[in-house]
Amino acid sequence: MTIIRFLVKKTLYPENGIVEMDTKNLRPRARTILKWSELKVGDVVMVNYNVEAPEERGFWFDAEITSLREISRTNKEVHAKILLGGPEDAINDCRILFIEEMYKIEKPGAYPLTFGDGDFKSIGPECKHCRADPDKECRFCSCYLCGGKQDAHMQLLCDECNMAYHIYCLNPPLSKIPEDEDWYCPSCKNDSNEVVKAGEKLKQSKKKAKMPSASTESQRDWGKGMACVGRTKECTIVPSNHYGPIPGVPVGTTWKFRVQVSEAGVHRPHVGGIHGRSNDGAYSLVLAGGFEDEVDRGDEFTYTGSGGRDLSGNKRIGEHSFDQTLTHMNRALALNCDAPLDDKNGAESKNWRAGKPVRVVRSSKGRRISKYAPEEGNRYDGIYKVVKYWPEIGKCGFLVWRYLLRRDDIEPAPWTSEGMERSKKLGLSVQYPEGYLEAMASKEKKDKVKKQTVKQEPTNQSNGNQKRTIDDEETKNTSKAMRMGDGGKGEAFQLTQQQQWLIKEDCMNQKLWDEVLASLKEGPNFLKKLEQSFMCVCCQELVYQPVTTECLHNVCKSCLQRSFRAEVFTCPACRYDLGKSYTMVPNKILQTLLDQFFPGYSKGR
DNA sequence: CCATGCGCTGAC
DNA sequence: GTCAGCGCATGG
Repeated sequence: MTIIRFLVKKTLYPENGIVEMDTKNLRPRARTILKWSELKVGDVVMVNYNVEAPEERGFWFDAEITSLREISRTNKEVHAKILLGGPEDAINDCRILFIEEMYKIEKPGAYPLTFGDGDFKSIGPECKHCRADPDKECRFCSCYLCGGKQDAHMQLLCDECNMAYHIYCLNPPLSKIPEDEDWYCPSCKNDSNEVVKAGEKLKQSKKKAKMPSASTESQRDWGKGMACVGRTKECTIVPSNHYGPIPGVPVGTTWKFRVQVSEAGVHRPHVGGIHGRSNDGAYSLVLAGGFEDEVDRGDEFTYTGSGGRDLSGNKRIGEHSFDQTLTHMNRALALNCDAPLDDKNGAESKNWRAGKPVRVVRSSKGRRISKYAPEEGNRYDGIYKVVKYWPEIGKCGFLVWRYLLRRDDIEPAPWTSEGMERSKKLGLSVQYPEGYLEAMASKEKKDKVKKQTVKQEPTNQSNGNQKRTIDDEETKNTSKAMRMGDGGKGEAFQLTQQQQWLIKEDCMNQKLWDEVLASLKEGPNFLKKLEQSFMCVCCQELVYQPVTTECLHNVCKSCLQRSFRAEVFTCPACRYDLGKSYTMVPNKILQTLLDQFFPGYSKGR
């Protein structure tokens, strides 16, 4: 934990409540001692309040940073909680907009609290630069890289942040002090080409500058339509390499556009047919009838790998012009098959169910070759396994890799009577992007009006017909939009017997569970509520290896350990004293439940 | 960084 | 109806 202290200029200080300092002039000088990038939420800092004259030294408080927001490259807005006498008194929230200086200090509480009566003499001997103990490392007068104070004549001072750097600690090292007037350290140095001078237009990002739109004069706005939009949401409840169903997404869920399927986490690539990793396996695929010689029998289908197409001219799909290889996504899908990989002849599984699960999405485009494809959009059809794969010469005349997939899912397929009933019960209908239907409806109206005025009037009859069509479509669209509105709720969330039992067993969290279970009937919202209720106050993420404290709060074990290492032995949520020798026992039941509801969330933690 | 891609749209 | 050709996400 970084411990620093602030010297804060003051404009107004009420005895209680919010301390707010309006200070627009936050300057890099604030970085002289400690760099902004080093500030973290949870740091305990020392705040100095200088009441009137800046040269007078004000009151010092311990404060814990509760939030940070970057205002500019060099400025951060800091929210902190002032700790007065102790945890119980940690009542004031202060917003620090201006920080004149900040210093690294030894320990929280090392300086006496002088609330109300500044006794500053007791602060003790100080380094003339950082005012900390002169024998200790000082960021201002010691090398920012090695921390050493020696060789002052070999130190360079950055003209931006004023940090000291040994010329030999730099990468690459300098052999002598440069003769230039200004010197900027590696983190402050800017490429002069990147600087936008007064009167100049903002430069395009490197990536955008390389894009075709930068050089062609096409008037078309590619970003507006659904052809090239980016994601607006991202699925975070499971990692991108997650196998199996996405929690909260039942079989039969249908989206109009591929980008929405990506947002839901069901099939992440916008365009690609297979999502996978070549040395792991495939997680999902889309059946869109890209190959005429594919067979779809619903519970079983053949699929063709990717590649072998000529994509010149910036295309996404193209003519077949060479053989496919068992690499990239094709290799990934082959790895799902429960058989050793064979990139020459293919392979067949002995026990097909033992293969890795693949989420399958059928697109309405597949209708030209399959009667199982949905009428509109892209529908999640459940889990399939790779039974076998083999190379063959396709109708296109080139070698393709072909796969046989077979359904292995307890959720009924959407085309079965059981599945249709379930979709009906869940109120599943095609999902459109937010505002899409409205935009389409108004556009259509405009087009039709235009057409009518251009065509002037045909016969009375056809005029009447056309008008009815507009009305029909409008009512259809609004009703769809309304369904979409409450479509988020859907059917109640179902708990398994085991989950119900485990929840009962987690008696420490009984109150929390009662609250969470109340939103069961809100379907997918249940998971949101669950995530909120079991969020760790320290890392603001779903608790991992949760310790349920005596005061009935849940904190990640690692977060609590971090707090204890900083000698803060209180509950991070309510400051209840847990005691120095508190034993942290992770709540295994809760962990099991969270793993079930959010599979894979603990990966990489 | 570069290569890949079973979408999508407005223009023709 | 057909078709060129775009941004973006993803993996390597």
